[in-house]
Amino acid sequence: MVLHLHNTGSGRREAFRPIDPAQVRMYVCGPTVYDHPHIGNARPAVVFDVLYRLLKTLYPKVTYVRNFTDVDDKINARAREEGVPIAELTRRMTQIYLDDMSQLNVLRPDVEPRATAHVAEMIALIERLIGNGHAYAADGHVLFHVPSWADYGRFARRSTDELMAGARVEVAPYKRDAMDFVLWKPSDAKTPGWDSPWGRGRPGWHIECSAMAKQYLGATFDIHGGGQDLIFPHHQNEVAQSVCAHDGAPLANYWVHNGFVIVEGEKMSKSLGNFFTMHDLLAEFPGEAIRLALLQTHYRQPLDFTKEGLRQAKRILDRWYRLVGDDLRTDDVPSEVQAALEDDLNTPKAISEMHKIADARHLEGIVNHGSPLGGYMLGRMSKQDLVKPMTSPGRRLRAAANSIGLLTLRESQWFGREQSDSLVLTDSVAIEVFRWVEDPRNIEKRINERNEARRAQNFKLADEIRDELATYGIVLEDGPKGTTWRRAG
RNA sequence: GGCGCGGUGGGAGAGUGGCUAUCCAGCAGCCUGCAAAGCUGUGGACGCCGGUUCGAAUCCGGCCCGCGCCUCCA
Repeated sequence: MVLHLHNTGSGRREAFRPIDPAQVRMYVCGPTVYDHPHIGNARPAVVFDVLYRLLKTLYPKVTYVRNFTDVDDKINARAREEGVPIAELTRRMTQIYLDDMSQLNVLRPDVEPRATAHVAEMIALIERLIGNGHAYAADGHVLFHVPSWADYGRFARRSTDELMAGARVEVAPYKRDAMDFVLWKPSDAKTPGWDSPWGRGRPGWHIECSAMAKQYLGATFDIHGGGQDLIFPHHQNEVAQSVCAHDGAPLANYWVHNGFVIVEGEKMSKSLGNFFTMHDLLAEFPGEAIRLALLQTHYRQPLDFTKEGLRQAKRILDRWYRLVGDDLRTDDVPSEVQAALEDDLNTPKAISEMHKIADARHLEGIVNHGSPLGGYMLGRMSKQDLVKPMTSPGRRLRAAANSIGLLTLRESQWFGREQSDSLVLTDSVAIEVFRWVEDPRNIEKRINERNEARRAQNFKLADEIRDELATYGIVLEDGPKGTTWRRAG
């Protein structure tokens, strides 16, 4: 099995062939840091994180670049509203984004360039485009001249005629052609700006990605990713700028775009107000549950987001954690899981394979003490599993889940049985109770008292103790091996 | 209007021309002081109409519906 990806550039599923197998290079459009990230921002971060992890298993070196857009008119507007300096707003939102993504087990890319640190490169790129006749300065602006490039529109599968027909904004007088788009625009005294050959100004939206991709990955690299809504105009314009600036060299060989998160059939977006911020969701659900919910839908499909979906994801992880326990060791990634991922990142299929592995985990003890034959006979295992030396299914499950960034904790961590060291309490009324509950020793002591009561057939007292703990969010489970507990949530 | 995506059982969600997807929920049992967890079994689907085929949810044609992009947006 070779990695296959659906390439937006061709509209087809293609075998992935890197330019240089010794170093795979990927660029993903990152967030504009002006607000808290929402679940729709998290989706590409998680999707391309899975791709990044997968590429790392296949190639010795992967260079993953994801930018921060920290110069943008939305940022300017927000900073004005809040009355804070722009740099402070972008610094704060960048940190929040990184913190939220980290809770989703999103690995840090190798390079996370900020647009404002690359203005010189953008200016150089713009000068090149002016020099070779693809851009022109007018009235303090610099514009890319769309008719100068015959292939414009091909990437997004739009003819320039259609684009003309669809143009309904009034055309700025300094534009030579209605489709021309801004590379550089003037800034007034109150707006962030940089000195340039065209006066003090700031970059247009698309040029930063062209400049940063070139700097860190070269004129042509392997994979360019982002959300579907970026195909036009953002990526089309990136392609135009980069190709024209680099003597016709293609920008990226494979374009990968994730689908939207939708709520009740409609696209989740700030303008509709139907979005969930990561901040709110993470207060209610573990990051891994959110990550699993995002990966249960194939990345190119629209993802219908609901809290019920999150609750289901949480339950799945509860069960899996019960199976893998506190043993963090893993095996090789099971072949069926790896194959699903290599098939255009089919994470829902990979997850269904994990369910099958989880089933086999039970059979290990139940059917015939670890012989894989029983599992095979019951149809729970593939023939491939049968010929492989049988190792612990718990480790196989952990390996499988780890490959997409799940099941990274110990069971006792997941269920909150370990002492929390990060708890900061300020409410003086509740603080005693919280302190008591936070210490697992107190809970275990109470469980022992309950079990004594149970032995004495005093079920009334036993149930009282269980109810008492339940009010603190502690769930007890009497199993064959004794009583275990976990924190609900 | 142009371009693109999608319509699968109560819900979520994969997929191959013929072989149980998977998970949740449901139902019937087992286990259990009770509960939870776990285990076993089980019903239920492929938007509509044609066509190709021995056989199509899967291929082709038409239709209906939903969504997205074309303007800042992951």
